[in-house]
Amino acid sequence: MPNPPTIKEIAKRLNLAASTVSRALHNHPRIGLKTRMQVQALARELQYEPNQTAIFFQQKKTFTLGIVLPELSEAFFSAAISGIEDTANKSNYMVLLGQSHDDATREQKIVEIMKNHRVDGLLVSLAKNTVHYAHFEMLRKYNIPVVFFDRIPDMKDIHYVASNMESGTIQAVSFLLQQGHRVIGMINGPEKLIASRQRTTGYRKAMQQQRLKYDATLNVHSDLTKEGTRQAMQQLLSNKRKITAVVAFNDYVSQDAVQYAAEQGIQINKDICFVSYANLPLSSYMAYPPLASVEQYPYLQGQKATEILLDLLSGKLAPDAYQQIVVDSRLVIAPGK
Amino acid sequence: MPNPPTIKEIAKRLNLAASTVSRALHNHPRIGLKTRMQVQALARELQYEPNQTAIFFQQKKTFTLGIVLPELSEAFFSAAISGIEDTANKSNYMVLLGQSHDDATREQKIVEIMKNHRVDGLLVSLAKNTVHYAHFEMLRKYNIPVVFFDRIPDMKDIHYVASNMESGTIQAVSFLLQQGHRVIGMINGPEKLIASRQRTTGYRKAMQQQRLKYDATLNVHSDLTKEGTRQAMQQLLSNKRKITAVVAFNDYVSQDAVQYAAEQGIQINKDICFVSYANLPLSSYMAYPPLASVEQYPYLQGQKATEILLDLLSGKLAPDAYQQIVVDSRLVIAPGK
DNA sequence: CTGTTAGCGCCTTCAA
DNA sequence: TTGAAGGCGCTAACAG
Repeated sequence: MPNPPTIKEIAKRLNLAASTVSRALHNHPRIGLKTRMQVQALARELQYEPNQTAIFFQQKKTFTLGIVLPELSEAFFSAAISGIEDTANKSNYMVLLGQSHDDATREQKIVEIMKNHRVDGLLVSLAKNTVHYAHFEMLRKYNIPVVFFDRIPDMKDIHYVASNMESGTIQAVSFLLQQGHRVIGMINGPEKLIASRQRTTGYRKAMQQQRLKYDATLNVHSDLTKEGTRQAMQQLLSNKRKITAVVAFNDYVSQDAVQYAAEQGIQINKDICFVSYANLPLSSYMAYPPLASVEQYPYLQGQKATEILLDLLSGKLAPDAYQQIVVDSRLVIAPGK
Repeated sequence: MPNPPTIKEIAKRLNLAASTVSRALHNHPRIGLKTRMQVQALARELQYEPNQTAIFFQQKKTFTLGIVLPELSEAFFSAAISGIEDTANKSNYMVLLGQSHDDATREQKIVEIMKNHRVDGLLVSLAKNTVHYAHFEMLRKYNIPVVFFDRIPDMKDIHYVASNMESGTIQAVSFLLQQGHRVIGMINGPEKLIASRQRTTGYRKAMQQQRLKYDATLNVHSDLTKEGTRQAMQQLLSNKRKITAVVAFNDYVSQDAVQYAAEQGIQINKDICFVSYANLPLSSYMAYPPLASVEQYPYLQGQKATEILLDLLSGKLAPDAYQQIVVDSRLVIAPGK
């Protein structure tokens, strides 16, 4: 019930100045050994704990990182946040969470609030429909550094960590080619997404490497809804050429496509093989786990993004030394395939 | 680059006292209309934003709730946190995150740090191996209220929200009995868990209701590892009586048991039906989705726990008016079953 | 080595 | 209706 002990309280009891106590507590070099001891002993006795809010205020620093991301229920993000949290904690930072639920307006509000809470820095993965970046630009004025990860804006002069879908896609398509597949369908995402374009490029390059012709009609787009994916799969199935393999935008898309194909009487992994991008956990429990899967290393991405942010905060990195890290995605072949 | 504008700054420019500006900004009643306007206009112009850290310090309140939970990658918790965040945000609270990764020591540290960050209150779901609650007891001294959810401690005088597994279990077993099953196995969790005991009780009661005898040898325990579950399933299969249905502790356990059974040549959902507790997303993509599943309403639990905490903080609820909310779990039958 | 002073930005008395 | 003063807890600059 009595108010928590303060530095002043300790000072009074010991007939010292508050500043002396402060110094003693911080093991300041030029403080007498015995005063230091006295102070620390009394502090322990009173269970003194510095009032962080006072320190935050005074130091203009809150040791808090804001995290803005679309959805924690997506496995990718819940893995990423562990990378973030673990890294932040190591440097004594805490983590303030805000989910945009893929809503640009909400994202904007969260950023605003976090700015007001005076977070030291921000880690952001964009909402699906974010097209204006003013709320991020504004943070420069407040000297709040931002590092984007995974879903990054189409802007110059930013820090980011993202995975390059190209490398994984090349590997995936090459893997299929090597298995003898020649007509490979791709269910891609919305055309404007960078990640979709990377997949397309990867697909082309893999074909080129084998001096095969790239057939644009085999690269179809889904809006990532179940229905959109089913239509995309339908489109592939009605192609003049008979596909024997599909590279799907992600595991959800893959599963929807698989379901549709199965309904059409197609033998999964026999008539048509599926390869996908890993974002579902427990694929070992799935009815038709993909043959192989492109891993995006979410934990690592979270970790790297946080390291950059911390370096920015500690001054180890200049604000305009823009870090743009690309984590190569990599094909992981399902065990036994 | 110029420091963010302060109340003082505005005051100086307008030849007013800081206190007047403060009042004008807050629409204090007895402030002249035109001064109010002037102040607000200039504030807008300078893009004045109150310095929250100063306010936190001065008001001894941070509008921040700490959340301590085991693992966001568990679907239950990522759903729960959305309930928490949404509810908190509605009352202008932010959310500070800490994952214990099911490590009691880490949990303790997180609580300590959150206390120092002066969170206004705490929402906690315990680590698996937490047995001492001293770090929570201590919070009373600091007047930081705690509401536990889902994984709650075995203590008197706490606030909590948890689901009662009993009701759902009764429904699950009754459902199976109704379908004609007479020898029903249960793969339960560690015996000391409250949730395990509730399942046992539910099982018993459902049998009693039909004047059937409860057979303890059909209620086996898994330590929740894959291996433990396989052993448990093995134990059930070697029971003298031939089981035709299994109630599994959760979806993970269910899937492991299913895998093991399938390996033994058992026809899933034909020789043996499985019923489980919902914590896996996308069960529609699973090879053998459970026939029915006990829903635990994680979003709702998060929401209710947060409402209690907010009421505690607003004084609407007395600290010692211990809220102990039980959210009844409910059997959800898979579509078409 | 230690004390004094001052100030971070805001709000809340108490006075005028 | 407004101003002046004081203080939240801590640190840092400047004195001794």
